[in-house]
Amino acid sequence: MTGITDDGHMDTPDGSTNTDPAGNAKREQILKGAGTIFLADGYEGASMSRIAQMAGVSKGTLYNHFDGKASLFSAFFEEQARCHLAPIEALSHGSEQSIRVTLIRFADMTVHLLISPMALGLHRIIVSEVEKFPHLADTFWRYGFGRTLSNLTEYLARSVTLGELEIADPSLSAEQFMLMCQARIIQHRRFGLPVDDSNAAIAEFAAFTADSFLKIYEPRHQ
Amino acid sequence: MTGITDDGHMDTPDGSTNTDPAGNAKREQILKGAGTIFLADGYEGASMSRIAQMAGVSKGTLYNHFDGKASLFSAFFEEQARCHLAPIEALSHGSEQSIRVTLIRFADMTVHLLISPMALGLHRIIVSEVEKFPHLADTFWRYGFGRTLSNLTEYLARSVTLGELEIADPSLSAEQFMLMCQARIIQHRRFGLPVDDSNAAIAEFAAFTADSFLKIYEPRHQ
Amino acid sequence: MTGITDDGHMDTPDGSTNTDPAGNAKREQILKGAGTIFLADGYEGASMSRIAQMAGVSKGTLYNHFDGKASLFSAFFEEQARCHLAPIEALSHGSEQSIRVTLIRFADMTVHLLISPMALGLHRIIVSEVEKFPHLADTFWRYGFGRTLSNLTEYLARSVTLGELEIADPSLSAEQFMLMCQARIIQHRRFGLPVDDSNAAIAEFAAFTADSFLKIYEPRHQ
Amino acid sequence: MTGITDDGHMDTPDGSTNTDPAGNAKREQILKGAGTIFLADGYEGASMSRIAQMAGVSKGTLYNHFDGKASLFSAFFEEQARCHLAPIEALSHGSEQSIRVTLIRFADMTVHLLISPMALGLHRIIVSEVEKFPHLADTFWRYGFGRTLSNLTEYLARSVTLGELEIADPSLSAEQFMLMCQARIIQHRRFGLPVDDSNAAIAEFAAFTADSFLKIYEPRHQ
DNA sequence: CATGAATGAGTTTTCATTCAT
DNA sequence: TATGAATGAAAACTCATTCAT
Repeated sequence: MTGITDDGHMDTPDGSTNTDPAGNAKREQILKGAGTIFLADGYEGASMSRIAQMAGVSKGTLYNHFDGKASLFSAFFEEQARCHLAPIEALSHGSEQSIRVTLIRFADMTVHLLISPMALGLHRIIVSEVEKFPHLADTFWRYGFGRTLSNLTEYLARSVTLGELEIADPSLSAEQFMLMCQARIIQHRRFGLPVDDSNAAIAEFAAFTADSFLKIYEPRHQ
Repeated sequence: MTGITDDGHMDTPDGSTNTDPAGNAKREQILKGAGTIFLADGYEGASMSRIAQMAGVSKGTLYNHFDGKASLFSAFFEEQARCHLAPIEALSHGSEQSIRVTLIRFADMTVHLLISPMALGLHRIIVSEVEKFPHLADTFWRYGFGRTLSNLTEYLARSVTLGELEIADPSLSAEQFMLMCQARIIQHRRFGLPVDDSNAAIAEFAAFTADSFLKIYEPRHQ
Repeated sequence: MTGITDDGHMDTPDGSTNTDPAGNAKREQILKGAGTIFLADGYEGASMSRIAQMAGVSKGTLYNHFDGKASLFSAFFEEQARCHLAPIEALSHGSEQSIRVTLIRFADMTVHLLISPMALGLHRIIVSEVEKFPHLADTFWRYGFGRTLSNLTEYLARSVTLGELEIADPSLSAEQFMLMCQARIIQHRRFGLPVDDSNAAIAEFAAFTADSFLKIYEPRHQ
Repeated sequence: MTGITDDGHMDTPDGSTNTDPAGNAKREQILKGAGTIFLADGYEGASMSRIAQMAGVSKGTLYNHFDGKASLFSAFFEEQARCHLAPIEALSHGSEQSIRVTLIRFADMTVHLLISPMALGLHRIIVSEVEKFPHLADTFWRYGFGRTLSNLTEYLARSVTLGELEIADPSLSAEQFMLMCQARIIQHRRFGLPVDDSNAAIAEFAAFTADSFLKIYEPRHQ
């Protein structure tokens, strides 16, 4: 509906020796410049001229590598989502760490990740362009939020199995926890409002959030 | 550098029947058309020509009533925020309703409000344009989120005074509750992802959220 | 050819008691505002809105008193030419003053007149708009330069009759003298170049010019 | 605030046959069209659309070659001043030609130059736009009037040295002579007034002007 | 006669896209 | 494949003029 024609890349999935390096180098160079502009100005506000200038290539080259502005935008978003929305994984288990420590670490990492300029920019772009580019949400979910959610859901489910938590719908609770992490600091940053985002403040907030969550789901020892 | 010059609207401080109705009628007509376009296309994507066309006036008339695109955008946002982000108030107290029922009602109203097309559109606009129009966040906070937050904070504080809840920082917990309300349904709708937003689903989610919150802050009777 | 339709004014040439005073007052008020704008911005650069604003009347009133921008411009120029390009007259004769003193006075007055902001502005307007409004030159010549030239020509002719000067073509020599007066100071001011236009500098230049002229045309006593 | 950014033109420092010719050809083509319009309508009266049409290029192309209307105007003026206001030089000396013949030739050339449509147009433009584009006067002075004035001043100074003229301030007298050349014919043409500008009339006027000048400054043999 | 809202053709300028080199 | 000049549609905004009140 929006005329997006994502140009396949996927050239040489194996390491065969062809011209890929050069071609991909230009491609990466363009995507890097496009990212700078798109994140700063949004989709509509970005101009192909400035992208070309920022990437250090001619305008024609843009159209040799991508089908147009929409296609370039999609490719940029795909790349950024893949690289910069790496899910928060490695939720260890067992005797190594208590659930509380794990959740605090998770909350802390989430806040740190989501207040990074890149994440704030991507969030802004998804929210503002999702109607024009519906697949943005899919990409975002696939690479970022969805995967993190899966990991957390799985962790909570295991905890339930181990009898450490009492959760009826781990997926819903996981989502709930991730939203709780976005109170105050992330929320304010997304709206451009001032807030204390020092490491100490984040750590304190992470502990508060994890403790709140545990109060909901920890078995109450009579 | 936003160059916003909000032109006052002078709604006949005295009750005299002067030319205001006509003037305000055109103004409202323009704002209505502008709203349609801005919500659909965002600030950058909207064009003054299409706004004029949608409002049924000439381009010149737009500029007779507003100083320019930015000014029209600000006026539109201010108006919509005032009308459509009315805070959720009237959190009753005392013997009338239990805290649980009150919080469920609050959550239910919040979800219903925030999945309305207007609220989704305004949210999209704030997030995407807050860097270019910093006062959007102020307006949004003043008319909408901030006031609701105040009301909820006050309600929680009173509940603490009455001994019904144990909350160290009512403002933080209020924010936490409002974020918890945004899990699942609102979150998915904002990202254009499919989700069950039937009244029944919302009611169930509201109860789940209120109960979660109470588990955190209800005094535990030994 | 330019669609100038000069609206007659000339209302009540005698002093009959009608509504003229009020009507003429508005007319003068408009012309005053128009003058400010036209002199500052030129014909094309001036806007009817700013003229109305400057004159303190509505735009509609402009069109009640004048047929349009071109007509208003013509009326403004006519008025200014009549009032501000008053010719340099009163070139006395006989035993009262020597020719040298008379010419010096003439040169001094010419320089002072032509470096006034009004005269510089009118000169600029004539030169730039004479192709679009051919009658500007006529008006200018009729009220200003032409009359002054006539006076000077007549003065020179009388001097020739009295045997004080030897001039074959007094009209040509009058024009020559007037041009000589425009060297240096006026010339520089018209081009926006810096120049000393103090009274002393003007007086010195006037004497230099008059003396030069006399060297051309004074009878050489063998 | 003129915002003029003159783009250099790089005429192939080496003699290689590259794409410059084409680039410069377009540039010249645009400047030619712009000149036609600017000279006819002035700066404010000219529209970029008509310039593009006259030059036979698209509006976009105008902006590929020049930064905007002001920049195009400046480039046009610079070029025309350089090409069409070439100073009157080669004032020979010595036994070759008498001063009288030299001055007559100078006056004749001056009149012929200054009544050319191009010179009249440039003069009109300088006078009307010098407030908006102060550098016009500098350019005009540098390429045209100023250089001619220097040449004439130098010539007069040498004549003084040779004892052929008696001039206290050669620069001032040179300016005086140039103004004397502008009486009658040039003056009338600038104001759109009818005048005999045949070669014969110009020749006669040149002789008259030179003779007048010499009467001022020639040593009077007792 | 004065007003000022409404108009629509006009302005300068930008931009995604194409294409010959 | 890389370039960048050329394009024309569309952007934001202005302006002289009209007309109902």
